[in-house]
Amino acid sequence: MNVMNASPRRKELTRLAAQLFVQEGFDRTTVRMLAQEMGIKSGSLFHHFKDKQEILAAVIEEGTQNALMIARKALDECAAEPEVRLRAMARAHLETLFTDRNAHVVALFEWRRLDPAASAHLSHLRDAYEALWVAVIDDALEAGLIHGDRFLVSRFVLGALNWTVRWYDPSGPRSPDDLADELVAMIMPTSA
Amino acid sequence: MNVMNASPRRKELTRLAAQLFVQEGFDRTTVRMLAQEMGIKSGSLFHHFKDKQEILAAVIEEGTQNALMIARKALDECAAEPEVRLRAMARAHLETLFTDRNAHVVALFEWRRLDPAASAHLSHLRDAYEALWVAVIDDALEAGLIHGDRFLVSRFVLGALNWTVRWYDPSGPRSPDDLADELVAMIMPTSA
DNA sequence: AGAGTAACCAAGCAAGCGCTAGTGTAAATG
DNA sequence: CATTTACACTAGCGCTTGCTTGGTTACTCT
Repeated sequence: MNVMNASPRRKELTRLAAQLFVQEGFDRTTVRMLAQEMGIKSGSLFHHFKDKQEILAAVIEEGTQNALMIARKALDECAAEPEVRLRAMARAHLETLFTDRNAHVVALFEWRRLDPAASAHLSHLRDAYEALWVAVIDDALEAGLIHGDRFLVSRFVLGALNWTVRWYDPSGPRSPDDLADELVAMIMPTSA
Repeated sequence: MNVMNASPRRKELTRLAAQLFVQEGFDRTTVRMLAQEMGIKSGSLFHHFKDKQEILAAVIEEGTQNALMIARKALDECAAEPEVRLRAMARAHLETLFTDRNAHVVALFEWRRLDPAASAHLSHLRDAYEALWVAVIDDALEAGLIHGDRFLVSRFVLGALNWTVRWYDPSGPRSPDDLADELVAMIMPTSA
């Protein structure tokens, strides 16, 4: 059963599961499909994960942990000016969104399939991440860089960024950093 | 079988289906659940719809048709200034998003469950709606109201608006019109 | 060499799935 | 009056689902 460990094998299986969940959706992905993709039989799957739910939780946890780490690192490494920090945060968001794309698409669109216990646990991680955003937005507001309600601005910005997974093609001419910079420019009158 | 008619009975059933699809997700909603919610037995369902897929298509078609009608009416009724039109479009978007909430949530998050034929047909409707947006954004850009790439701006704005279904509470203090105005203000430096 | 353990497999169960076939009935239509 | 149409029912087929069981292999550690 292997409760909640982080063996390298399990990590690899989680990565494959994320890919399938994105391709087919969580509900349409059967344990037999997962097993085949992993090169094992469906019964063997339950040696690594207690049940299908736990696979979903593992995928989302992995992605959210990574997002949190990358954002913290980005903020640590950049200057103190609110404008720089805002741009850094937007860049970090898109960076993690597209290097860890599968996990994040699952987190964004399959969250509701989590059972209440897993959802509660993972909500804390998610809240920690959003708190970083709100702090950066607050500083930008206070510095007069942007205007509006702190709550609304952060929701709008996060919405615009998250929605990119629906249309952005990383193989196109624009880099994720370009996208982040354009969004920040769009909401920042002074940089026009 | 009742191919593709629009009887009042079928319209009501479509409305109920939309609600269930939002609550449970399309895949988790069984034909037996749908039938029970409609007060009939599961076998009777297939008198109104050819199969489960057709119910999904009916829900999405209904919502998208409404959105298109409301947006066209809003643009017809308002002045010609780009700023007014931009605000009107944003307001119309949120109005339809929350009066017809169930259908739109399904359209946004269950689109991929459509079979290719239905998807192709409904894509045309959706493209017609997005064309309205791009035209309005183009005018606003040309008038110097906003700045940036036309493609990116419309994607960001639509993303921010669509994402509201994830956090906005219509019973709260803010009206959808407030939301629309705040978003437009956020991206329009001159109105600060 | 022997013990322990992680990883796997074949087989299958109980439940639930979308959907079909065939029938009954009341209202509209010729 | 006879027929059609719309809507609902019962019963169940054929299949897939998540998950369990009981056992085997391969590797590591003492």
